[in-house]
Amino acid sequence: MTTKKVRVRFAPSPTGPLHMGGVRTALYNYLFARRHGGDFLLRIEDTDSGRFVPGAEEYIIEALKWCGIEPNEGLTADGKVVMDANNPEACYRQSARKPIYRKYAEELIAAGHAYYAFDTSEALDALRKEAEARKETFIYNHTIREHLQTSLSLSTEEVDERLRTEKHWVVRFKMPENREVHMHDLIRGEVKVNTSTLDDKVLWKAADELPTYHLANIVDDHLMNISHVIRGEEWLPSLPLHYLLYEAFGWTATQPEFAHLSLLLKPDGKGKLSKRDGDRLGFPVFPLAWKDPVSGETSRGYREDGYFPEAFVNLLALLGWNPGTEQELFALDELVNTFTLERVVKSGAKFNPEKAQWFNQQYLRQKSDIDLAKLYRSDLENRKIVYDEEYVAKVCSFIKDRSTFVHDFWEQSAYFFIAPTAYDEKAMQKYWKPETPALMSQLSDFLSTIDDFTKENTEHLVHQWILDKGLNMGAVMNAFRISIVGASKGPGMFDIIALLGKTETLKRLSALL
RNA sequence: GGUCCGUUCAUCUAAGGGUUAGGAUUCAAGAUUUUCAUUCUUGCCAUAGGGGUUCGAAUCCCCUACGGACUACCA
Repeated sequence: MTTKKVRVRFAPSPTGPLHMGGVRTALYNYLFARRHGGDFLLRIEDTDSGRFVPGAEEYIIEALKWCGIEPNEGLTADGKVVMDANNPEACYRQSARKPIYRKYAEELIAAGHAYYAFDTSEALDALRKEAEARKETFIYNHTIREHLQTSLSLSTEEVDERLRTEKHWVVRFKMPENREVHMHDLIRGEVKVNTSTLDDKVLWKAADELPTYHLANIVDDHLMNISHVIRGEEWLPSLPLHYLLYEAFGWTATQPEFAHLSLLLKPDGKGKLSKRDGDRLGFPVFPLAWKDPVSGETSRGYREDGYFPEAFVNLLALLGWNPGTEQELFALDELVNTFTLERVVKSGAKFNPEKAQWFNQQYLRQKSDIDLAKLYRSDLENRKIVYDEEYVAKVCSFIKDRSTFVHDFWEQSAYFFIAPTAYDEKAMQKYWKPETPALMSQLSDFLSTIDDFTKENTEHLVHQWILDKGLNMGAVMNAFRISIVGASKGPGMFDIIALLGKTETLKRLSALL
C-alpha cells in the first residue's frame, strides 16, 4: 500500500431491502474509512434494469442513516448527492453514468482484450444443456469462442453489419488461456487461479447499452480513486477477472486492494442467512421493516422490533470481527478507533438472535432514566396514560434491569399507572391464605397512621410493626405485594408505595379485602 | 460436476509452535433479593478425522470429510 488516500465505497444494488449482511459490509467500509481519515462513498449499482425495485434505494439510504454510518460522498444519508470536489462530473448512480462505459468496452476491444459476441442467450443455454447432458462443464472461453458468432470468427464486414442491424450483441472479455493469476486479499492472503477455468464474461450489453457489474465496477472504482474494495465473499470468484481487467486497462499501478468478507449464516442448520430465516425463527434480517411493493409482503426490521441502532451496529461489528481484547460493548467512535481488517475473521458467522437481545439489553441499561422516560412516552400516550416525566423516569429506574426492549416496559410497569385488575393465580395460591385478608386489613390500618410516606420511613416503621406484632415477614410482604402489584414481581415494596403514594396504596389494599 | 474459500465449546470468538485451550451468549446450580429481575459465584461444553514436520502442533504441510460461495446478456 502506498500513501494513496483511503477511499472506500459501499456499492449495493437496488434490488430490494438491504440485508443485515449488507449493513455489516457497509459498516466495515465506514469504519475502515474513518479509521484512516478517508472517504466513504455510496454508489448505487443499478445496471440491471430488469431487477430494479422501487423504494430500494431510499431504503438503503435510510437504513445507513439509522445506523449512523453515513457516507461523506456519493449518495449520502440525507439523500443528497455530494460530489467529489476533484471530479465535478462524478455521479454515483451507475444508470446515470451510462455513456461512460461503452468507450471503455471499446478500448478493450481495440487493444485485443475483448470482442463482440452475437450469440443469443437461448443458443448459449442450449449449449450449456448439451454440455450438461454429456456431463461436461460448459465454459465460454478460448476453446469455443472461435466457433461461436463472435468478432473473432466473423469477417470484419459481417461484424460491422451485425453491429449496425442487431440489438442483442454483447462485449465479452477475452480470458487468457492457461495463466496463473496471483491475487492478494487483505483477509485471506494469497489466492491463485488458473484462467482456463474462467469464462469470457459479458462486459457490456447492446440491448440496454449498459455494462455488467464487472466492467462498471472496475471503471467506477478506477475513476473514483477507490483505494480499498471491501465486499462480500460472493465476489471472490470474480476477483481474477477484476485483476485481469485492471491489467487490460493498464491500471495495475493504481489498482485497489481487496478484502473479501465472509458471509452471515443461518442461526440453525446450514447456508447463508436469508429473509426466510427471520420469519421462521422470529428475528429480523433487515435493519428497517420493508414492504415489498409487488407482493405486498412485509418483513420486520431491527428498528421496528425495538433495537437501538447502537446495539444493532455493535452486534454486527462483532459478527466476524473482534478487537483482540475482551471488550464487547463499543460505541461507534470506539469501533472507529479499534477496527482493523487484520482482525476480521475468515470463516462465516452464524447469527445468534439471543446474543442480539443481550446487546440491546446492555444498551438499554446504559441509558439514563430520563432518556428512557422519553422513549417510553409514546407507548404511554397510546394507552392514554398521562404522567409527568419525573414520575416516569423514576418508574424506568425500577424496570430497566427487568427489560430488554423499551416495549417490555409496559408489561413491567403497568401497575405504576393503573391499579391491578387481575391477580396472578400462582402467586395467589402461594401467598394468599384464609387469614391474609385480616392481616392486610391490619396493615392497612397501620399504614394509614403514617404521614411521612417516604421509602425509608415506611420501610422502617412497617418492619418494626411486623416485629412488634410477631408476624411472619414473608406472609405480610408477599400478600402486600400481590395487593399492590397484582403479581409476585417488581422492585422493593417500599420503593413502589413511596412512588404510588399513600392514598393509592390504601386503595389497592382495600380492593382485595 | 468444476473453481475458489472456510472448519476451536450449541453460538460469537481468543490463544502471532510451549497456557489446566481464555472470554462472551445460551443453559444449569448456588448466594443475594421477604417476590421477580439484576448482581455475584460455580458448573456444563470445543481444537472435524487421519497422516506428517518438530523436543513440542489448535497453530506449519499433505490427504480425507464436512460446510459455504461462485459457476447468467444478476449484482
